[in-house]
Amino acid sequence: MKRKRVTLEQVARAAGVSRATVSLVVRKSPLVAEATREKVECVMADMDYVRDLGAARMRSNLSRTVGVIVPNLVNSFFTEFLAGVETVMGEEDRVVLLANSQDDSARQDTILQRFRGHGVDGVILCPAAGTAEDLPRRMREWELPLVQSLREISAGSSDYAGADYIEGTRLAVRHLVDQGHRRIAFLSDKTATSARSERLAGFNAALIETHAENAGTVETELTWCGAMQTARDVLALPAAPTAILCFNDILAAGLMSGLRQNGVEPGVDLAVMGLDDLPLAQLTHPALSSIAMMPDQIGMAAARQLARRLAQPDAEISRTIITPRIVIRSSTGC
Amino acid sequence: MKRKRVTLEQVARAAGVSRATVSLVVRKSPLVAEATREKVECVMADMDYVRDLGAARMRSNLSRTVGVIVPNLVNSFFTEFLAGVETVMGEEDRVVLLANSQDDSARQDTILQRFRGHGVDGVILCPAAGTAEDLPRRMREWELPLVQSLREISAGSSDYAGADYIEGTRLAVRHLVDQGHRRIAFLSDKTATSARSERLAGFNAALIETHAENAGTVETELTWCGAMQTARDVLALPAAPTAILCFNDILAAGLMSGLRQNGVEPGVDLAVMGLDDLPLAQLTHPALSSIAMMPDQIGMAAARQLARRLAQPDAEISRTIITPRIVIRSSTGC
DNA sequence: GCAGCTATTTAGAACGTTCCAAATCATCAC
DNA sequence: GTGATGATTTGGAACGTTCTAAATAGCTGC
Repeated sequence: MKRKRVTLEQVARAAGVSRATVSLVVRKSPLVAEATREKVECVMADMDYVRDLGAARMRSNLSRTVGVIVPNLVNSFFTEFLAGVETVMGEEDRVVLLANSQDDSARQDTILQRFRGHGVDGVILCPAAGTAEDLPRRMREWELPLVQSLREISAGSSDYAGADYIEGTRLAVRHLVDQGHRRIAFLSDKTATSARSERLAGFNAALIETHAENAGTVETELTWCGAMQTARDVLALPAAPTAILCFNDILAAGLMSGLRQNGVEPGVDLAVMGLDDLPLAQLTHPALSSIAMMPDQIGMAAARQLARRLAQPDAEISRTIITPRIVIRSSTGC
Repeated sequence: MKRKRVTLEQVARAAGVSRATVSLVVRKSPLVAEATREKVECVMADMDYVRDLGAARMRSNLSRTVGVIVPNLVNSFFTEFLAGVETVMGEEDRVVLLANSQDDSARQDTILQRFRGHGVDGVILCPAAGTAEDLPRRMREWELPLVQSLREISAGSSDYAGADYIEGTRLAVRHLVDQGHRRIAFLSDKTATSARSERLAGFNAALIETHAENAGTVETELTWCGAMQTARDVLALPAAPTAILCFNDILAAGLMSGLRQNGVEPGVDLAVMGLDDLPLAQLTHPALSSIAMMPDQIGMAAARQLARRLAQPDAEISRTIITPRIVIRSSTGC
């Protein structure tokens, strides 16, 4: 009934060599004579042979498969990151198993078990909020190579690729101060992640450096809608900020809409600055000043770090930190 | 050196039963006695047993793995689609292998071979521009179940999930005509896909129905930047359109920026309408009227269709067509 | 106490690959 | 020729599951 897949054995028989030789050809081993290789490759093409990587992994323990877990597939920060990872993995003839943790650490655990079952060679993880501190250690016990990215649980416990959020936030604050602002507020995300705490830390550090005033922080859901609704909270801040820095561009865009609804013109009455420089920053009105974190670059870096780790399991732990760039548009009154 | 993974055999020994029994427990077979099941499950938890799905597939030929190929990971139309697919697959305890064809059919072929090698149970494909007509047939030969989605090669040759682009475009044209526009132009993508031809067909059909005038079509790269630069071409159309419908919201957003650079106020001097209702449609200035195609719904539908196909390989070919909804904002002068 | 059930369990052979150690082949120096 | 050397090739044993068919256990009715 069901036609079976072509096997090494069959190719071997057709080419008049042994299974082992064909296996060597498949793996491009230099051990096999040029003439034999050509003959075998020819037969393989003829018979439409496809190597069964599942069976291969069973024996050799490398699956050419990596797992990637992101907390969100709607935010383009993560999809650009994902695109970067996929590009590099594709070049290396690896396949990406994708999963969305929805920022839920229990779900993330389930996914990791699933990945383990599928025998991934390694995992690139953007840890969900609330991820247990000892996850990197546990994964080491499982002998499952890990690269953390964009966010980090228990710093230094695994390879990591990210952007210098602290420096990025500092660039943003400096820009606002240069524009003459002295009372600056922060519109923050609610979820507790390293990305959030670094951005807040950068904000506070930069305020001290520039002797500007912290006009307070407002928290909101990480959605366009949520930010829109907090516009009135921002306007109600007792310190009456003249500029507001947002956790990311999505919040900034939502905030700007909300401000306008309240009769406040962003970029004129109140400066608004985003972080991440998502594509949407070009589209808002006024166009949003932001800090480019280059998530696609981070994704590529993470993929390369994992590749390195797989090649050299005992290499020392590495960190790649992308230096952000400021992108000035009109929402900060230029 | 390397600690091996816990195997069925070891669990069996520890629990004092046979390998076969443990296998039955793992697969939740009703054949095993309640007492035995509990004992074995307990031991499995203790030993941190993880089933090796690679080995399982080898024998049983189901890998709980599906491949998904999209042409682009930056356009949120595709990432929302992907999110929909991933959600449903996750619920069914399946894993998604993700790849980006970059709208290159040769790359797409490579990816399919790679997926084949990994033994995916089936594939959800948004075919790249230039995909060979006979791909669905070839995949049937490979016994690789296929669901096409968002775009379609050789209609009716496989399951399909998509939106009614023709009806969507018609809704858009009707709206413009209702607003009093009689000369309407179309800003089109260049890549030859079914999505493009359906949208164009819907445009032309609706013009005929409403006795409005086709003010010409302009082609551009499918990027924000490309569309911005074609603003002058649009303005140079001899028929002097009063409204322009765009292949998607990205083009519409770019066009609006370009128009304003040329001193034309979108939504006032010239109505602009998008398609897809991406999140960015809310952010542009003026906010963009568009047609919601609900790609996340399509993704979920595609995933369910594939699941059905895997359960019943000989079921008749099915199509799921989502009915689009119009979303009126201010870019069409309301 | 035994035949005839049904409910459970099991040994052993796959599945398609890679690894290992050994076998074969060709070449060359003597 | 012969032995040694290096270059290719190869048979069989893994890898961790599931499948098949058959074995065993636990009942029932007589």
